[in-house]
Amino acid sequence: MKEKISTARKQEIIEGFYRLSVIHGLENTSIAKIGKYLDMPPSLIMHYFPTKDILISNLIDFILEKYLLIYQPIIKELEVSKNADSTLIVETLFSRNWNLLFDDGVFYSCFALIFRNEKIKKEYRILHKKLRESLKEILDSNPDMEGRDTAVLAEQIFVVVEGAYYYLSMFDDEADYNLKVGYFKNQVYDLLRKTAVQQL
Amino acid sequence: MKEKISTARKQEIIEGFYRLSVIHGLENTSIAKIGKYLDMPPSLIMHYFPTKDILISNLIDFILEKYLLIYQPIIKELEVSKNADSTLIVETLFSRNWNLLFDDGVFYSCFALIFRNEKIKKEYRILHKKLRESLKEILDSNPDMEGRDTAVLAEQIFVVVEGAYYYLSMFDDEADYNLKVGYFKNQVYDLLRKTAVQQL
DNA sequence: CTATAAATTGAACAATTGTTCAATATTATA
DNA sequence: TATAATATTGAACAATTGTTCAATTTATAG
Repeated sequence: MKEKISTARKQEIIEGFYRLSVIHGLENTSIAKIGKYLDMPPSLIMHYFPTKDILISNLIDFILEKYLLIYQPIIKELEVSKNADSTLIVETLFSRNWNLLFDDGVFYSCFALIFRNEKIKKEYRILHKKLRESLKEILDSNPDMEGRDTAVLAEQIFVVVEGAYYYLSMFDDEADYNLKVGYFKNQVYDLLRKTAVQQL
Repeated sequence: MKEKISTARKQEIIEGFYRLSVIHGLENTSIAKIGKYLDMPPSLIMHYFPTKDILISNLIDFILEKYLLIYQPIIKELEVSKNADSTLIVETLFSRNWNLLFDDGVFYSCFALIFRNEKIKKEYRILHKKLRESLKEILDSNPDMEGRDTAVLAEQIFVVVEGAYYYLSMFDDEADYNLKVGYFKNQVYDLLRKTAVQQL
């Protein structure tokens, strides 16, 4: 029971931290502000997260967990039919649902920390490995992929997805956005279509 | 003459800001710290950059300028021979020289600001447009590219490059890095090789 | 040389930063 | 119910934040 209070409070604090970071930016969100927002003294936050670094580290865990939810539409489909087709894969990977799962500003602010924090870098590395492994499994479930090196294919697809997310975040205009996202979807379709011969 | 002192001082301050940001991170670099590092009072910094936002904005200009230097090896080659071949293009785009030009940690910290600052977003957008336009011109100089939509090709190549830079920054191990960068280079070679027929 | 404009200084500011600590309130266990 | 453990509070901390301002030094133009 006590365990639950502790866990719930930690969750509450992390979520508050996240929400304020969305509004004001990660670097402008202080412990005092989180306390005010959640109506609790800063000392209570420090009780559960002894230093701000630890708090940030937990925020990153929180964000990275959300990140993996991207596959849900595909997983759901795989439960019904036995394999996921190219269209579903491409549309899912490029769907803007991803942006709904977490805020890009907070995500990239956290990402920037990998360059000065080995632990955070490792966490990001593990997440990205998971993302690729999951895509490989999904690809392997498709008979069209027989004879293909799906591990490399997953790497190549994801690099387009991640480059696209980075680049497209600069465009607000919907027409611009849609035009460009079309190029990148086609690019991934081409990768999926590539024959085993061409691979050599 | 006075104009020169002012310009030099501004440059000095921006560079100091940049260097300290590389070491301690953008969010941990204060005006006082820059002052101490450059041996000048904070008030002098405020004299040239009335607010910190302006200072950050100038830092971003400074970084984005460096970014464009990526093309120098290709431009040099174009001065001698009449066109740049695929290998030079791919090797230049993926060369680690880019990392020597500016620090990725500072770059992504600045990038994260686009999500809450329209002006910064626009600057990034303009830079990325320039990068693609320059690549298009380089591609157009190559007779092999006749009949190809080099504008779209440039978009597709760059999305791989940018995704790769993002992803590869998580890997310190040289073997890992080289293996993966090989996948992405091949991916770009494939894009360059793609025939006009396949494009449809 | 003088007048003017720009460059530079140092002290001060209120606000906010992350963090500590002892005291109190609440809950679970024996 | 008493005891121990945990949850919560509020006040205080030194250090640092971005910024202001009046005074002084330095350089330039007339």
